[in-house]
Amino acid sequence: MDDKSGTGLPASIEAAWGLRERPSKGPKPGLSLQRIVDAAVHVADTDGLAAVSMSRVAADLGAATMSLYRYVRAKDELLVLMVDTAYGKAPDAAGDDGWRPGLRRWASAELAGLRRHPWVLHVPLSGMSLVSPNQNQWLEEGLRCLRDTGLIPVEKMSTMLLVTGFVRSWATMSGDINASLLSAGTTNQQAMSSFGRALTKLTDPQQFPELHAIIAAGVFDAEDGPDDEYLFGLERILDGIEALIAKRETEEA
Amino acid sequence: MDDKSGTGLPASIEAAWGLRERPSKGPKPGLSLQRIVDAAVHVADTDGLAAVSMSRVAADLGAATMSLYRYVRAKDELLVLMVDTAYGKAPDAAGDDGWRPGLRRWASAELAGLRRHPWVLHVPLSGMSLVSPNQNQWLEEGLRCLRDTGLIPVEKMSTMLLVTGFVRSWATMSGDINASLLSAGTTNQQAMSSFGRALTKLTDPQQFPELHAIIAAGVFDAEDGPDDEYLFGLERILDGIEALIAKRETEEA
DNA sequence: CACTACTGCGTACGTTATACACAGTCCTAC
DNA sequence: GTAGGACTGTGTATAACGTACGCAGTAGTG
Repeated sequence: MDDKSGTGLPASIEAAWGLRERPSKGPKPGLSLQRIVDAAVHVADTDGLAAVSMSRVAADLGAATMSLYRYVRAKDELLVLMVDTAYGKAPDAAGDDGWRPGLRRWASAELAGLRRHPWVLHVPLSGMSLVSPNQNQWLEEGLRCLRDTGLIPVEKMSTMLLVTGFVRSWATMSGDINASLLSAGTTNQQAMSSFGRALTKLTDPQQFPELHAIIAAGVFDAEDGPDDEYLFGLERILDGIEALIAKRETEEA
Repeated sequence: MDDKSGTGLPASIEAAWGLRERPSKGPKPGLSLQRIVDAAVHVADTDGLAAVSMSRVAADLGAATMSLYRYVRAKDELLVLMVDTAYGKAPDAAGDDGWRPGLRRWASAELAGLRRHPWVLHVPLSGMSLVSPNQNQWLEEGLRCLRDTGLIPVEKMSTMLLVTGFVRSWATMSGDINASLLSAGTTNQQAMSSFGRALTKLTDPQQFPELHAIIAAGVFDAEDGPDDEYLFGLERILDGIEALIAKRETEEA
């Protein structure tokens, strides 16, 4: 039970970490975990997450469906690994210009990645999602940005959760609205987005006064600067963190 | 195209908003949309989201599988409605003690709901998720908390996105860790959570110095005060918002 | 009374993940 | 070398799923 590699994790995840190289006994493998995951990512990028089935991925590799199960115990594992390679190598976010520009770079790198692979946001996350190598390298890089702040460990962790949570929320919401705009046929940039228009019809101004004011202000018409709202929310978070760091510094003094 | 009820939304969603009552022509309906959704929620609450299949829900209602499709065009719609009833009536968060206690109440009400219905976090969200009635009432209530702040509309919207994104992120992460603890057999409250233990084995201290420091500090041992981290992150967000509100006030003066 | 819109439901189909068994391959131990 | 065994790829089979389709019965409307 206290094995050297006894992480309790599936073999494919350990393989992704570089542990557990394949044994050299049997025939030369024609496939590899990385090729399978890459093929699956390609399917998701081109045809969406729903198109990622074991048979489709296998077909794209010229292999049989069941061959994949030599490398992956179940589809969940494949999804976890897909997300991990979609995140890719962590960015060089931490610089010598302070934690705030660093986290800014970190967040915008994550947003860029989610733009490139929108399906990541729709992968149902399981317990294993938290222990994939690239995502932990992203986490490490984010924590590096916070190194010279006086935050205590749990606060650093909470901060990263805060930032990534915001980026993912925003990417999800803006991505969904954009997708529903596209599928609605309207070429976008219309007088009012289909989302706002539907909401206008559904909500009673007396019962939803605040929401109505928001819509009337044209929040959903958007398309001014696509990322203005994102930048704004992010700066708010960073302000909150900055206040905390300042407090910690005065405490230390 | 400019119909009075032409929201472009599925009929079941419009029905959930109270529009489109069922016609009085044919035989008396033995089922109802609400009964179906309630049954589905009950299945999810007791046996998990994976157990929610059309046949299972129908069986629990003593009906045939295909009967459900008289009330719902596809399973996606059922899921959207399930989430909506899981959220339930919006809380009375906005009080006369200021926006900050209001948002605090709002957030903790959402967290409580997500604790009661953890499967909500695993429902793949689609475009329709954004236009369900209860969730928009929650949004309205949150916006009401911000009424007397000087924030402009887009900032209010971003603020709510910030808060709900954080609550959902935190609920997801803490829920996942808890679930993986339970499934690992360890009765919890052990020396080190299985998550931290796995990470310790997987990460090279030289390559992941910050992460290692976090784990060593016992962040994942947790179980001190279960919600300490949550409260902490939330106050950080509120601090950031407070800074913005203060700035807006000095601008107005 | 016919008409018609509607409800409930049985059947059928295509797709999915995956358990299992089998055949071929290549390293290892003798 | 040769026997053994571990490993690979794969075909078949199964159970479950979402859902399209069509039919039978029902209740209001003309």
